[in-house]
Amino acid sequence: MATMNDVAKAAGVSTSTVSYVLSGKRTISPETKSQVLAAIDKLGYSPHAGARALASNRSNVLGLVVPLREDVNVSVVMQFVAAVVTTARNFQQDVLLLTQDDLGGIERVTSQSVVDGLVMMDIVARDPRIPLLAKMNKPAVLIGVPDDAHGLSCIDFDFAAASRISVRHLVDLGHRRIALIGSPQASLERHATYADRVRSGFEEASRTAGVEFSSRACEANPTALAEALRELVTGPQGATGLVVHNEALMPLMRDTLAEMQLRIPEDVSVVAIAPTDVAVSSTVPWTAVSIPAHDIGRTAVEMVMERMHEQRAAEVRLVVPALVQRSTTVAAPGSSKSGPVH
Amino acid sequence: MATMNDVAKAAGVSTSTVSYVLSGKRTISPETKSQVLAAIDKLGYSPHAGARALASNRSNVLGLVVPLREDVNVSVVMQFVAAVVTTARNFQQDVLLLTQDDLGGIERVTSQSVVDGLVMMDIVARDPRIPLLAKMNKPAVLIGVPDDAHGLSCIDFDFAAASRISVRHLVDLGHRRIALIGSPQASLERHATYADRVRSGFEEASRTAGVEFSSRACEANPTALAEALRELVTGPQGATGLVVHNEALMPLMRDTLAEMQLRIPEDVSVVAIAPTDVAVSSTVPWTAVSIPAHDIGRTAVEMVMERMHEQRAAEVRLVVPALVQRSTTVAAPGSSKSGPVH
DNA sequence: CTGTTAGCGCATTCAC
DNA sequence: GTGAATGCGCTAACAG
Repeated sequence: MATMNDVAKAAGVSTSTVSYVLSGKRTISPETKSQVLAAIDKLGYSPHAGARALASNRSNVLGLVVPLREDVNVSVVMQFVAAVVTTARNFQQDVLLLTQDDLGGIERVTSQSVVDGLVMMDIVARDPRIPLLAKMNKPAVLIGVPDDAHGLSCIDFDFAAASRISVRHLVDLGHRRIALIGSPQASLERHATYADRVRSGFEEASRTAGVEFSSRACEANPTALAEALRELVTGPQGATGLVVHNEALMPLMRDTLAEMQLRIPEDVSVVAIAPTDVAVSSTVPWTAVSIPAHDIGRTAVEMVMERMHEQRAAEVRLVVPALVQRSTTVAAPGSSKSGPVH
Repeated sequence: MATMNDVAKAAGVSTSTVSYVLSGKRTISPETKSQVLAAIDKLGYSPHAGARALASNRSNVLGLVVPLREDVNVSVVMQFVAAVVTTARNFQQDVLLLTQDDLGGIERVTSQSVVDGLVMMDIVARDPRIPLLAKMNKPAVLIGVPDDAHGLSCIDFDFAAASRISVRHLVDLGHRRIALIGSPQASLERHATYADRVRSGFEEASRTAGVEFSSRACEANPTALAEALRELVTGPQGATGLVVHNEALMPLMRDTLAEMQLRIPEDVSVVAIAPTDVAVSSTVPWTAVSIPAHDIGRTAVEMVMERMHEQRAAEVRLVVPALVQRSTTVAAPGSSKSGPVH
C-alpha cells in the first residue's frame, strides 16, 4: 500500500529517483541507491501494476490463446503453455490465458491494452481469428502456419518435412507399402495446419519414392486404432511401414498390435511423429521425429518480444525436424536392405 | 487510442457522463446515453485497462496457479482451467496463469495488484505457498484442503467419501479382499491432498467393513500397472475388488488385465475414481465415482468473487461424491450376494 | 547525478 | 440528470 512517493520521502529523495533506481534507466549513485532500496524494504513497497501500465503504456502481460478442444492433445498443449509462461517470465512478462472460442477476448485484451502482445496456438488453415488479430495493433505470433497470415509472424514445426523424412526412412529400409495413421478426424476436418501438412508431406514423399501408400485419420481409442490397423496393415493395403502422428495413440499402439499378432518391428516398422517425452517414455522407445514443443513455445515468446519495441518484419520460422532411429524400425520383411541407404 | 475525453467531446458531454454510461453507476437520460454510445462506436473507443485499474483499484484479473508437474493428470488440469476461465469471464474477469514453482509469482501479482484474487490448484498437505498467500491481502481460494488453510477458503471434491463409498459398493457386492491402486508415488510423497484422502478413506472404510485390504501407488505405464495387478490381484492378496484412482491408468486397465487372463467383471470388479469423461469414454464404461472438475473450478471462482467486495468468512466446501454403477462391478465370485444391499 | 513536473486515462466526489 | 475538478501511482521529458 505504500506508494513511490512514500518511499521517496522516507529516503529523502524525489519520486523520479525512486522510479529510476527501480527501472535502471539512468545511473544512480551507490549511496542514494542503497538509501532508496532500504526505504523500499522498510516500507514493503511494491509498484502498482495499473499505474505503471498507464504511465508507460506497457502492461507487461502477454496473451496466450490456447485450444481447449477435445481433439487436441492436452499434454502437448501443456508443454507449450509451460514453455510460454517460463519464457515470458524471463522477459518480465506475465501470461494471460484466453480460450480458443472466446473470439471477443482477443479483441478485448488487445484494444484495452490488457496485454502487450499475443501468442496464438492451434492455428487452422483459414483461421477467422487471424484477420481480427492482424487489425489490432499489437505484436502477435501464430503457432502454426495458416493459408494467409495477414502479415503476422508464424512459428511452427516443419510437419511436412517431418513426414517426408519419416517416409524416406521407411523407404530406405526397403518398405514398399507404407501407411500414415494421422490425427483424429476432427483435426483434419477443421484443417489444423499440422494435420494438413503431415498428410501432404506424407503423400508427396511417397509419390516421389514411388511406393504404395495410404493414410487415414484415427480417433484416440483402442477400437479405432484396431480398425485402422486392420485396414492398413493386415488388410489389403498390407503396409509394412507405418508413420503415426497421433500422440494419444502411442500408449495403445504396442498392445493393440500385439492383440493382432503383429510384432514391432518384425512384422511392421513404426515411426512416430510425437513429442519427445511420448516417444521415449515407452518401454521400448520409438523411432521418432520429435516435436520440440518447448522450443516452439519459447521461440514464439521471443518473437513477440522482438516485435514489441522495434518495428520488425513479419517472418515464418519453421523448426527443422530430425529423425532418431530407435528400436521400432528395421528393414522390410523380405528386403535385401539391412539399414538405411544414404 | 481514443480516450474517454475524446468520446466526451464528440458526444458534447463531460467525461464523467461517459464514465457513468459505461459503468451504469448513475442514471443517464436516454438521449445523452445514445449520443455517448454513438460517439463510442464512431471513435472505436475502448477503455484502457491500466487507467481503470489505477482509478478503481481493481484489475479485473484473477490469478490461477496451475501445476505443471509430470505426475498430475494434465487432462484434469485442463478441465479445471477451462472451468475457471469460463466462469471468470462471466464475472468480467480475465485469468492470469501462474505456475506452481513460481513462488515469487504469487507474491508479485498480488502485491502489485496485477490480480484481484487467486485460485490455487494442487494443494499439498503442508503447502509452503499457503502462509505466503494468506499474508497477501487478496481473496484466495484453494482447490484442495491442506492441513492448515491459514484462514483461506478451500473447495475440493470429497475424496475420502469417494473412497469410502467405493469400498462400500464392493463390500456390498460381497467382496472380502479389496485393493486400491492409487496415484503415482510422487503424488503420495508430496502429500497431494487428494492422494492422501483417497487412501485414508479407503483404509478407514475397509477396516470398518472388516475386509482384507491393501493399497499401493502406481505409475502411469503398462509395466507398472501389470506389476501392481500381479501383486494385488493374482498374487497373495488375491483381491477380487479394485478401486482405481489414477486417471492415466484407465485406458490401460482393460488391456493389461486381459493380458493377465483376467476378465472384468467376472474375475475382478473395478470402481474408478476419475473425471466423468474418463469413466464413460471407455468402450465398456466403468462403475465410477466421478470427479466433477468443471463444477469445482467454477465454484472456486465464485468463491473468490464472493470475497472480493464483501468481507466474508473463510469456508471449506466439499463436493459430495456419487457412485454410478456401470458394467465393471458385479457380485464377488462365490458370493451369495447378487447386488448391493442397503 | 538528481529534482521538478506534466501528464497517462479513468473513477468519483462535489457542486449545480 | 450533468459537469468540473481532483487524484489514483507512476514514467519520462526537461531542467539543472
